[in-house]
Amino acid sequence: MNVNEFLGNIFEINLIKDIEAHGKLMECSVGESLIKNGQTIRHIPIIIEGAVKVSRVDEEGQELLLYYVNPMESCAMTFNCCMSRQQSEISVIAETDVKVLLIPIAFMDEWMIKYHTWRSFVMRTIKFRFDEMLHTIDQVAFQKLDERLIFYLKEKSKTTHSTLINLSHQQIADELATSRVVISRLLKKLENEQKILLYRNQIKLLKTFDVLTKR
DNA sequence: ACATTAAGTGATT
DNA sequence: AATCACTTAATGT
Repeated sequence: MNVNEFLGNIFEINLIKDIEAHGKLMECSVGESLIKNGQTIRHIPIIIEGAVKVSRVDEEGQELLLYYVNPMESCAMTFNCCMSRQQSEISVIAETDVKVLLIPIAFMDEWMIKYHTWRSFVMRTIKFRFDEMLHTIDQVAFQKLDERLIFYLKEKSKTTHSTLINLSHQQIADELATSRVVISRLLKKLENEQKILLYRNQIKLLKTFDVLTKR
C-alpha cells in the first residue's frame, strides 16, 4: 500500500512532503510492544495498516484496555504526553501485524501552526478518543460488565475482520480487569441466548450477535 | 495414560 | 461482581 496516497486523503501536499522527509516507517508483528509503560515518547505514531492496543497497566501488572487504534488514526494519549514532554502513562502493543508511521515529536509545535490539516487531524483524534473514553467510563461507573463485554467482542471482530475470536476467557478477563469466572458466566449466558458459540480458546459470534448493541 | 491448562458451576460474601 | 473450591473437558507429551 502506498503510504503517500493514503495520507493524501487527509493531509495537504506540503505537509506530506514534510512527513516524507522526517517520518519513519516501521513495521511490527503481532504482540510486539511499541511503547512500554513509563517509557519517554519521542515519536507520534500514525497507524497505516493493522491495529494497535492501548492499555493502562498498574504496579501489579494488572491491565485495563483503553482503546484500539485503527488505520489512519493516531494515539490521543501520545499527544498528551509529548505536549508536556512526559513519560508514557500507557502501554501500546501490536494487536495484529502493523505498519506505523513515526513522526518525531520535535515537529509537533511547528506543524500545529503551519498546517491546518495537521491541526485538525490532532483535534479529531483527541475528540474521537475523548468521546469513546466517556462511553467506557459510563460503562465502568454503572458496572455494566455484560455490555462492556459485548462491546469488546464487537471491536475485536471488527479489527480482526472475523467473527471467530481467538481468545481464552482468561485473556478477556485480564483486558477488562475482571476475573475469568465472571467472563465465563457472561459468555455462557450469551451462548444460551444463541448469540455466540463457545469453544476452547475460541468464540464464534453468530449473526444474531450483531443485533445486540446500544451504541 | 497422565499432566496441564481452559472452561463450567454452586456456594459464599 | 468477586472469590473459592471443585468438576469437567480439551490438549499436549
